[in-house]
Amino acid sequence: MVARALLGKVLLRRLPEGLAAVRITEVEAYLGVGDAAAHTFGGRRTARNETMWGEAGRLYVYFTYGMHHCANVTTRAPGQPEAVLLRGGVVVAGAEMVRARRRRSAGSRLLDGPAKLCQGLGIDRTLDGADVTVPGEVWLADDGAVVPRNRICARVRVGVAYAGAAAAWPLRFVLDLEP
DNA sequence: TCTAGGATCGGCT
DNA sequence: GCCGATCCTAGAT
Repeated sequence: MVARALLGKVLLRRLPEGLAAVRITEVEAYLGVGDAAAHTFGGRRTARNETMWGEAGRLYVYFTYGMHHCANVTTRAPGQPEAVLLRGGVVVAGAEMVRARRRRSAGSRLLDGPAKLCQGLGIDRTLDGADVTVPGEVWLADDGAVVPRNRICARVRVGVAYAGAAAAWPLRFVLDLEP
């Protein structure tokens, strides 16, 4: 599954102040038209989620709760609107920049939620549709870090209680970095 | 055009 | 641990 493969990868972001890098430690999979928790459930296709329906390896950024952005990476061919929500990570480079953008809270809670990730890296709707497979404004890289399978935990997704049975699917993957 | 609700966060008890 | 903020989006009228 692509969601597991994304754990341990490094998300790079080119900011006016410099380059920031985050190792991804928490993701959630959204399985397209058959997933009641996904924006594309039942084949919904709108201006907002158009990116979901396109090429794999693109950034899908959406706005929610009136104040938060969340970032996904699409994983399938056009016509298969599946994506992985980036829920959290740890800063591996450019920590000063990220902390400056997340002034209110810091420490281990710097990037422990999808909206915080976007805020810390300056990701918003202008980056929707960006190609993350090649270096640019924002992209994904593999620095060769080994991710032991026994450090990956599958959990129930968060914040999708409205989705009925789909809410109980174990599609949230957490990389346990603690000893 | 109108209205309801949300893939959340942070402050307060 | 619980609750309120806040505004965009989508579906209904």
